[in-house]
Amino acid sequence: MATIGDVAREAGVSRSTASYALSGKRPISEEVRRRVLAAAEALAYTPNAGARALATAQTKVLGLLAQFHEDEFAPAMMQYILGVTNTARDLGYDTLLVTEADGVRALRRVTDSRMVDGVVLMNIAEDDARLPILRAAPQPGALVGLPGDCSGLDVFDLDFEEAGRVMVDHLHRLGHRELILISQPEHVVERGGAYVWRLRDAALERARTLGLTLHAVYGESRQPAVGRLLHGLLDAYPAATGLLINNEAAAAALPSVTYERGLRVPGDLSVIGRYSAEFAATFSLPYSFIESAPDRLGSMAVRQLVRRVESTSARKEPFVVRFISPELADRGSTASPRPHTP
Amino acid sequence: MATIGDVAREAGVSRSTASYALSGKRPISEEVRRRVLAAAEALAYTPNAGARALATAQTKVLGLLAQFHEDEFAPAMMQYILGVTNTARDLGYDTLLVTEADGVRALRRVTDSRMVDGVVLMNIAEDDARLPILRAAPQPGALVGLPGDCSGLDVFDLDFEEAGRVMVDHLHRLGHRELILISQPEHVVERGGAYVWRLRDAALERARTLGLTLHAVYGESRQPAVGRLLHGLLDAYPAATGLLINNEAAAAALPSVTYERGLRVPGDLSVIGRYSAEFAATFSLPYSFIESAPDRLGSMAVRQLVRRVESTSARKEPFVVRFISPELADRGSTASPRPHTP
DNA sequence: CGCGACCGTCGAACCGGTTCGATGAATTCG
DNA sequence: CGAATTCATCGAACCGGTTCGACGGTCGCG
Repeated sequence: MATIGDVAREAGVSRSTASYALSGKRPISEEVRRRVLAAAEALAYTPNAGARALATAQTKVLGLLAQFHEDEFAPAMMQYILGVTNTARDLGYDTLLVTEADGVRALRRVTDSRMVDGVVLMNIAEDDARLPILRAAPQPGALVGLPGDCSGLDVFDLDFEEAGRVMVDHLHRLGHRELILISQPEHVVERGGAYVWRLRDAALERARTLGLTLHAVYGESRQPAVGRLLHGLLDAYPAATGLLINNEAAAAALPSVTYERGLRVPGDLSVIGRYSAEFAATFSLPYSFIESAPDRLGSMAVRQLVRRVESTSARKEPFVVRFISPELADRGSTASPRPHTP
Repeated sequence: MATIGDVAREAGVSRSTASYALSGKRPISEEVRRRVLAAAEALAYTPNAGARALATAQTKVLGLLAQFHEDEFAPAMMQYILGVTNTARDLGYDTLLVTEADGVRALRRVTDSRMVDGVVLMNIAEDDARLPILRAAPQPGALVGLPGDCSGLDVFDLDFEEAGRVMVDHLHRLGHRELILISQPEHVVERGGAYVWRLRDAALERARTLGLTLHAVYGESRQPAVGRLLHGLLDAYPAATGLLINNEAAAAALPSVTYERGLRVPGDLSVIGRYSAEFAATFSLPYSFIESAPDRLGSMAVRQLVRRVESTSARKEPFVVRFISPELADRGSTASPRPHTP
């Protein structure tokens, strides 16, 4: 492969002149610039990434640390990842995807060795062991997901508390008095997945304020367990007229459950979900839902991260915690409840 | 951050001695080795990846090039990616995930700049424009998916032709005489997704040999179009007793379609799918299916790639085209057809 | 006792870029 | 017409590792 020395020789100039001609960081005569560019073209010159990283202390690579747990819904992660990689590329960065189970070790490795200019962390736990490492690292970091302590980092997440309130308010306004909320499995909470109880607690709180009954349960992440659970809930709370779903697997399983029970949506049961538009489209879920916007979140995190990476002044700005406000996409799956339950 | 110079000074030796003590590439006295290791520990020394890449011409990073098209089933890709990243890490490599739409440019960039030691290509088209670039690149490459011309590259794929034959044979053995095969959408084929017609043609061929009727149609990738299509097919071919599905979205939509039509599986209709076990579990698909083993394919590709990267002798071995042979996971969704169609 | 072999360590060069200060030629001004 | 200024280019140093050849000290052997 051609080096900048080869280009310089071909153009009949020194290495430094070739470098300046290519970067434009110093004035170079039109004549020489043309010769250098022609030589670079002819030799198919591409700068060596390692050498450039060494000289400039910049790799033009971002780290994306994701963790995949047994009982989570892995396909949903794909959209976050695409949001990150596509936005990064638009801004001139490549993405190192690290899925190592030991997130702390992985983060240490990529930051200490200076493989990346910045890091996006996903699957944030309430008390995430990676955060102290990231705060101490020389590279800036951004989180997709809200931890207990946001200090020293930029944080992006859906406003899950508001999402819980929006769901409850919406059904309250329609006249519902008894609701069921099905969340992610309890394992997710135990691992520190705070978004689960953020939505749940806010929904419970709002239900209490409004004088509604809300049965909040943890779900399952797989069929057929989640289908059985749904049947069980509808048996256990026959007076409930509204169902709130913060659990992709449950949302995907619901259509066959209502079908089997002969329930009409929204006639017999009003339903609101929380998932991405992409997920809704792929499985043609017929429910009104709160859009979780994974691609937007990934994209926002990268934009802010790159700002900090590229500007010393931006690096001194105060850290942000930015919530996407939940938007209810109305698919007509909610209505006023029947006067009497049969 | 500490450099190897800092470590050397702390240990009271030269930089080269420190390097040899850490790498073990030359004999070093026990005493000095201890001092160097202690110094490295104390200073939390981690080699600078860029500097090492420059010196050794090795980055310990693999490129993973994937392309995401509108009408493909994106979530399925996640499992291939995890197969690659996890195996790569086990072998000491990180993974650069590139999802750029312009695959040719992306591949040129990562290989020319020497960001990666090797490349895994996914979503291989019959006549893939990236292949000539990869063949000419200094790094070895591996494909997940079968192109028209495999020369100069290691190729890994499910044996889709055998899969088509296995499906047909299985139902033929049970006594079926008229089958429907629903494939991926036609766009996938037009883009060069050869696996679609590889399965389809082999199935048609085998059906002809056995004297069966096989209605082969291209499907849709989304609801509700795919649900309508399924209804339409069952209306159009009322005598068909077996359904073969090479289309994730169709498989996911089928349960509600059979439910709505009051069809029993396998009593009224025998069904065989082709998807991953993970997909089957997530959506609790009750059908016998041919396991497409995305994680195994990704893993195999990486292992072979790393072999070539790390050994000059391996680099001279002939290239391999390795097929995973289709395994039918029996979920009891096939049976002998009813004597008469009603 | 002296010579060669061997072992452990060091200095210097190299990988391929970027960047700083210096240099020489052309231009401007008094 | 000579001094001051400007402009384009060059040489050298540097980033942080690895690696080769050389060197000095110990040891074994004749």
